Amino acid sequence: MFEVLFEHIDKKITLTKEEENKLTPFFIPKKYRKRQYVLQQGDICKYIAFVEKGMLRSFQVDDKGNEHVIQFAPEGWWIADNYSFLTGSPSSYDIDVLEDAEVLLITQTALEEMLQAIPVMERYMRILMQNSLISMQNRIACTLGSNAEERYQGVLKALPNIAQRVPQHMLASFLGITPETLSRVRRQLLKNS
Amino acid sequence: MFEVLFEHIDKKITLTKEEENKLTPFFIPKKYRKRQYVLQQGDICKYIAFVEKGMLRSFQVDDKGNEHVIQFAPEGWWIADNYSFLTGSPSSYDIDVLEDAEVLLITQTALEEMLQAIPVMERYMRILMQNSLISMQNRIACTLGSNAEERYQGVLKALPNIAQRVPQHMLASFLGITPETLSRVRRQLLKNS
DNA sequence: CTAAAATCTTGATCTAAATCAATAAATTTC
DNA sequence: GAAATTTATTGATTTAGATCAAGATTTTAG
Repeated sequence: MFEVLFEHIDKKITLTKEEENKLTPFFIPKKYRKRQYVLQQGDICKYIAFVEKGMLRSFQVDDKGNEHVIQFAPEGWWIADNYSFLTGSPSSYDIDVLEDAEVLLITQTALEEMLQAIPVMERYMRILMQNSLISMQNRIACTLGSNAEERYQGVLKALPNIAQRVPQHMLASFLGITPETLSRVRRQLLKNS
Repeated sequence: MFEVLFEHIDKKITLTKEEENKLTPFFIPKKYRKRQYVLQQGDICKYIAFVEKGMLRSFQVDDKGNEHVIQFAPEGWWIADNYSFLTGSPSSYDIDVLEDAEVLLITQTALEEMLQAIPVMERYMRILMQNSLISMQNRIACTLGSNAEERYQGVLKALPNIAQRVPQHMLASFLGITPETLSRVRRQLLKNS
């Protein structure tokens, strides 16, 4: 159950076998079924989730009822409403399951204890945040400087098989365009190749 | 010179007087004049900068020569091209000075040494990254779900005096709209109040 | 296996914001 | 303090992408 997490950690820092063993009890392994909610708007985000298998997604529902996909989290990704998790305020996002998933949950308290018990994990968390930051910054730069087609090509590079794994209208939402526009962009790209 | 930085750190963690003293030598204090470049596209970002005074900004120039403002960094903010800084690859951003500034620079190596010497700073850096991440995520959510006017109102809340401190066309660029559109949005808002 | 629900495509029309253009105001520079 | 440069405003026109609408295809559930 912890294979993907250990692999992920191992890319950034080195844990001794002992530290690895100390690590696991802080997490709650959990299985989720497709379409299940993991977090609902208004709830407090009690966990950060690491996806071992399957796919989750966070999104925001606006006043007109439109969904805006914030993040896709396939295996090897972390997902949460960081703001709610950190401040304990009600979440403005929803998180749900796109493909049956196995995740590792960790609470605020367990995280703090874990960082106390295994200080090198502070470093892992820092690097993690740093990397997320970079990809967010990149996404913002794309939104500012690129049109629908360029943004679509961009996401295909970042998440190569995402178009096969999520419904097109969710990908459209993630890109900040309508499903119709994405459909037209794809037709156009197919024609030119 | 370190007042603002210490204040900023103190909001997140506690440093002993001894740790504070150990901290300062890792930084290079530097003054910059308005319009000066701090980083140019293609250069490697050797420093993360903490702004003690004044204002910096990062932006990207696209193929058509249009500037896209990624971040404004007034006093109390960190700024860098994190990707270039971390990977050592050439930067795709520029950073320049909007108001005469005093900044504290820290190199990759000095940062690593600092984190070794004062381990609690790992925590500070992690929290820092986490907070940036939250505001970036929030910005993305705004870009996806809000129109020009709502986004303008949003940035006024986040950076209350930004409209007084930076030229309107830069604020427009930050919002992902043209200066003309921002001018019209502002006229509209004035009329309705 | 079939009905219902969800997803995708395509066309017609509309609209928020971009672009183009010209002038005005403010700021910087020498 | 006058000229040059930068910044902001306003109007006319265009356009990328949204919205509306209807049918086709695929997936899901009983």
